[in-house]
Amino acid sequence: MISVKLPDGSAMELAEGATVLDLAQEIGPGLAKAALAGVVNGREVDLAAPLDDGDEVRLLTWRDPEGVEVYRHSSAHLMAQAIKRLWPKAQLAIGPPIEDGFYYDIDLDTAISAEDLPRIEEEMRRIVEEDIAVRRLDLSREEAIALFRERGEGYKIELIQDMPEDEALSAYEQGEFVDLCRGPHLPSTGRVAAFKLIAVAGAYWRGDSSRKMLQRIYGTSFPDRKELKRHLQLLEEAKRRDHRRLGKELDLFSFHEEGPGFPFFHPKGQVIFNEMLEYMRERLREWNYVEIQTPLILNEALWHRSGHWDNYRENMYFTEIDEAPYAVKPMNCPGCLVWFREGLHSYRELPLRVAEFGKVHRHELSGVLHGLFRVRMFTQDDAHIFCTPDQLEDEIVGMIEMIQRVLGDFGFDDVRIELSTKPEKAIGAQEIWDRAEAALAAALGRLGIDFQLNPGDGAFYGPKIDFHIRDCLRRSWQCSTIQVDFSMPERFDLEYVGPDGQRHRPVMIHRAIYGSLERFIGILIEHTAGNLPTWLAPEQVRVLPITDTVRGWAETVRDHLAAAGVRVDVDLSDETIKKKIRAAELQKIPFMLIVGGKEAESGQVAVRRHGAGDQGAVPLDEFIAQIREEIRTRAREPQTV
RNA sequence: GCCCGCGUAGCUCAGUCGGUAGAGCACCUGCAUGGUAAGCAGGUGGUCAGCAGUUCAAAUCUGCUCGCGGGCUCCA
Repeated sequence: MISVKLPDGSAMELAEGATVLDLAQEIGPGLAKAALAGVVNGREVDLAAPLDDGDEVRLLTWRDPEGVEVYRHSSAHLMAQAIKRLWPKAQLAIGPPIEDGFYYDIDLDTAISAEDLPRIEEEMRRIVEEDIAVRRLDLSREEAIALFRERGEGYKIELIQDMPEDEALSAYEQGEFVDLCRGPHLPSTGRVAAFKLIAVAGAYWRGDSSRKMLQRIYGTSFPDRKELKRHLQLLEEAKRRDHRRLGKELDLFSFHEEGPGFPFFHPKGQVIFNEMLEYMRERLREWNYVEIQTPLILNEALWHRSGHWDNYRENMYFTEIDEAPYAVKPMNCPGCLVWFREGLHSYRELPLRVAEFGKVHRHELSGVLHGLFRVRMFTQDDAHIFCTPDQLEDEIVGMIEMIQRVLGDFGFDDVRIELSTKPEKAIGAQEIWDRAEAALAAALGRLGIDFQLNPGDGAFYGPKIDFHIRDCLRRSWQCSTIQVDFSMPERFDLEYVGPDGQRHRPVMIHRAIYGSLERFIGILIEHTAGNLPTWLAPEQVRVLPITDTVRGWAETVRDHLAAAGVRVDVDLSDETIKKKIRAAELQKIPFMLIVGGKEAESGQVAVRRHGAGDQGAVPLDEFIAQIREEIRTRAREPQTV
């Protein structure tokens, strides 16, 4: 008999030579069925792995992130096996699990198209039905190379040759299929219950654009059909909420051949943009910022000095004025610095918080453009803070509070925060880095904020804090960022006069909250499915007269609302009330005011709330008071009037 | 930029084997004055993304260009 330790601290007696699966069975048949793999003494292993006396064992199921990975990884193998059956000449590259699924990169001279996916799925189902046992092969380096050479898998040989000499190698075999793999894997192909192939795409071998382009097939898998179906519905929902589609349907913005990647904001989209600016300017006043505006085009010499020429040239647009070279700004900071250097600054001015809604142009590769999410011109709600090293921590605290306030006001409550520290290649003295990193961490600590540490992930010029918001579809977006910068103050020789009368170098912080207004609008549209809160809605109220005879009252209602600062329109078309309502609902207008004879006589409006239906009639004044309050407080959720 | 796919009316899409373009919605006009998600009828609207080629004939076949979509890389 042997004894193994379980995560809850208890021990379990097992027969000599028992496996992880035996242990699961011993605990209960339900667990044995749910178990996907195990962790023994901190190492992930197959269910078939034998246990030794004293081992610490944990079982992995779908509830463990590692379990999900094993499941998806085995799904990738399943797909690869099917592809090899259909196209024996296909060479396998890599096939890892990813968030929400898996992919496999293959090299094949015939192109696989989306129409081929059902065929591959069919073959996968066949392999699942065959329920082929999956076997682990522990190999020496030579054995592994010989095996994959024999099988003509050149990419696998390259992978092996790039691994450290002493690396233990293993492969997994299921029937005629063998793949180089660290594992662990599900015990048999029959364990993959529900899967779906999603897309085909191109991907470079090892992500290197100078290497060969491979064919990547994306899929996903789940332990049962219901969960798969739910996931596919989520994908459908995402498509329905796509901001590019809603932007067109709601007439917010557009893109044109005349300027790929350069968004055109329509009158309705511009309303959202302006509301966001106004909202942010209120916050700037609250947090004691000043606002400036610097030119879009500046002399190239500035960009040499800032380092953008050396580090960012590929993404910049250049032009010429009076035979001198100029560049279109890809960032706002150098312009801000030109201003800062104009005069002499006293320590009494610090911290100096300078905001700029700056339009920046960046040359992005044509293939990466994507609606408002990835454009070539966008507006940053940028700010640069000049302070002393001593003020750093307080400044960071203030910024974090400001960012949380803003994100919360827009309905993003699920915010993940990451702190990235000094990378290998960095400028500035170690002590100043230590001090800045400590200030960032201390600020987060003071606010009691949980954060993820990304060692070595900072910018070369300083450490940073990034904010990732999660939308209602559980997708994560990086918007807000706080970056400490040691580079710019040096390059531009920034100074302030201290209490000692000597000149000192200030610390500079870059920060953005929306990040890009354009992108934030895109995220907001998808997060709300186009149902913007009233304060942001381009058209807040539409008055719908039932007949021509009440046209006069409808126009009076319109005029009163407009006078109260509400964005309102009246539908005077020759249509039935049903159709006017339908049109207004499709435009996702928060309030419809239906007026007929009854309302005209009593000075009332019949309120219909978008998505919520008839709310009953109220006197016009009462409605105006309520909607003004909803707008003034920037209420996130629809308030029933 | 690279790989794969796509581009027909303002929008969503049909168009067979190559024979010269169609629907619904929207818009305009008329009728209907309608009480909470599409009233009826008629009408306008197209260089079939662009250029070139093959052909008696090209939306359809071929090539190139532009744009879009899905990815790769990078980031706001």
